[in-house]
Amino acid sequence: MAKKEMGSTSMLVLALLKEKEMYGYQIIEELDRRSEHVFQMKEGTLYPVLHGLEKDRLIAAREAETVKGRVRRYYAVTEKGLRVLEEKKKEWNTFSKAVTAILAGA
Amino acid sequence: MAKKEMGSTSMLVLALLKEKEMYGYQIIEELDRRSEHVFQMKEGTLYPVLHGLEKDRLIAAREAETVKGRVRRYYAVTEKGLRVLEEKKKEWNTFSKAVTAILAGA
DNA sequence: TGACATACATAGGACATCTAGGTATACTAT
DNA sequence: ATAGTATACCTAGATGTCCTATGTATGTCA
Repeated sequence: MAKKEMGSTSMLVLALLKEKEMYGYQIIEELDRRSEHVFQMKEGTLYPVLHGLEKDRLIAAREAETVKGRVRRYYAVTEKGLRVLEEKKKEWNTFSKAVTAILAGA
Repeated sequence: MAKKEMGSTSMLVLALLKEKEMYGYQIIEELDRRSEHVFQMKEGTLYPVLHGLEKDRLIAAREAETVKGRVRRYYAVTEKGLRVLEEKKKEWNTFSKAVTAILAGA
């Protein structure tokens, strides 16, 4: 309706990864914690999103092993990802202000 | 991700109709105007939404003829529609606050 | 041993929205 | 007159986002 009606998931993921690199499961936990349980992202949502962002070179992966042999894929934002994040933040601000304007009358 | 990732379209339509009854084409114009051209809803989006809201009894239609014989379908919010609007507004506030919280770190 | 948390992944479906068309009347400029 | 634009409604089919459901595998705790 606006540009693409806000695929907010990827924006949120990029925002988290801007702070520090994280692995998938951790992203889900952080989103839940920081949003005070509003965002309970499903694994079936997140992992395909991560794969898409990686394919578009907005994030980059690195594999790391824990002490006990478990493998994790850590993701970090790329330069391109940071630029896209800035765009998405602007779009979000525009979008949410417009919604607020409409709701003000109701 | 939250409940249903905000079907914001129907919320906006209900919000407009709370003020006064409107016909489809008018809703598109009002959304464009009040959002300062952020929401340029397509007819292919709006009309199915209106039919869905009517089917769910959140809005009710009345047909009216203009002086020159053109027929318009005017929609008004029902009591049920007002209740749903209140819910959706609450969800929107929760959602947008959570997004803001995540973006604050970036 | 069985339940639960961690950590990754994919297939199939639901749902919202868009693109792209169609119908019909009224107004405006050529 | 007629072509183009605005008004006003509508639907079919495609796309994209997200969810449900499921699978694999390891670690921890009762």
